[in-house]
Amino acid sequence: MTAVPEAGRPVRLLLADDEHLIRGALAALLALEDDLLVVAEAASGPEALAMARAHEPDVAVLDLQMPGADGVRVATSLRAELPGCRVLIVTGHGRPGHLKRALEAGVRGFVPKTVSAQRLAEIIRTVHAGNRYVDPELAADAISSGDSPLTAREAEVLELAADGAPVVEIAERAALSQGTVRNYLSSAVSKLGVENRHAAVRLARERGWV
Amino acid sequence: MTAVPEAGRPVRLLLADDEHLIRGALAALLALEDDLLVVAEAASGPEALAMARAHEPDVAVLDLQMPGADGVRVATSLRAELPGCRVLIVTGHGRPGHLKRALEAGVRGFVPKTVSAQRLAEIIRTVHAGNRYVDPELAADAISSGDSPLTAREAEVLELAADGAPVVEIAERAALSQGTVRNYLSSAVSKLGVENRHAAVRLARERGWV
DNA sequence: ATCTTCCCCTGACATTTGTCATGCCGACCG
DNA sequence: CGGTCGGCATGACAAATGTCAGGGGAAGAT
Repeated sequence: MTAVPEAGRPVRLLLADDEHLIRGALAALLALEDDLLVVAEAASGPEALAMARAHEPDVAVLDLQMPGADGVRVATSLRAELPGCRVLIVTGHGRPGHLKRALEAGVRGFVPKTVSAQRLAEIIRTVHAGNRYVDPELAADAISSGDSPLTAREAEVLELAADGAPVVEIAERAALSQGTVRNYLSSAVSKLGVENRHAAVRLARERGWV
Repeated sequence: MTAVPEAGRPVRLLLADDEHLIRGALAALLALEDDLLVVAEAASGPEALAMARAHEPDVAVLDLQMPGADGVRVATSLRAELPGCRVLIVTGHGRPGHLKRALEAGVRGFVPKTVSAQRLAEIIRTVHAGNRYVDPELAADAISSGDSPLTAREAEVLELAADGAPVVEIAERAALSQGTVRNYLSSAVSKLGVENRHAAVRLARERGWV
């Protein structure tokens, strides 16, 4: 139950972020901490998985937005393959829904990139010790925005509408009549309290509900 | 005309990025270079301007996406107030149009965050020596996507339509008849070769034309 | 000077989208 | 069991949107 393993073996880290500049800088800063050791780096989701299998790190620090597979998906796979590896997600602009999905995927920590490196190092130790850490502000956002009020079909139709497709196309893809599609869209719009379907799509995206 | 001022006074840098983690890490890495000196940091557009006025750096390294005012806007102000200060823009996901606007604003360098810190240091020296540097891949994107085919009004109307506002509202805000607004929207859609206004907004955003 | 071309602007018409009333089915409760 | 509630689905009607033909004016070409 020691939070900081003073003289023990260091915490082995995997760092995954598609931005070289940031990943490298982060690796350099975390290397300054005596009890932390970066054993692998990755620039994409699949690469992160491969690196994790090869090096079996204690803690995986994953960016939420990566090419190939996002942080949450990687976390899900890791949970199955390497149960001993704790996952910490770092994100630029956190959406409430992402936090929820991340926690469901067994992620132990969730922090925005606005924290300092010093703070991040502390959080890595917290997570490694078996505790959880969620950024208070992101947690508050997630709680205040609550669960999705949308039903399964509403969310499905809204997702198909997300890229501006016309109703006919959505109806075809969902195997529904046009009237039904409009109805779901309308219902989603009123539940979300917005003006039109496009605002609904934006809001649902912000909240991470689609 | 010395590209690397070996024993001269160091290059004075301003670093602006809203993500603490990255800014701090970057500052630490650049500090390792003997000829570079970070004299100021900022987390927002206005703050970056204030810091620049106070410290008069040789080179300003600005993130493109910042609260308050984006990198290009800051660059425009800097050009007027501190003509001696070179501006280098760093961006996560570069849109072609942003590069063009940046160059028009007198920016001397434009690089994605996928470069290494080592490389960034070299580019800072290049820019400080009075030369320009634009990431080859971003430049290729910008050239292949070309100039905006939209007229001034078309772009204006498209921008007002960007957040899903209905035509009536756009017409009011632009002081136009509804028919005219629809016409501009329609023209933009056909010029961009897409299905509907929403796809047009997305494409124009991607290209940095709005 | 006149012609051509492009941009700006408009209203009328057809199409698409949003809203409403309605029916069906399964789940939950008394 | 019968009743009620919420999700799923539909078509009819009203409102918003996209498309079209066309007029006026400024800039550049012949």
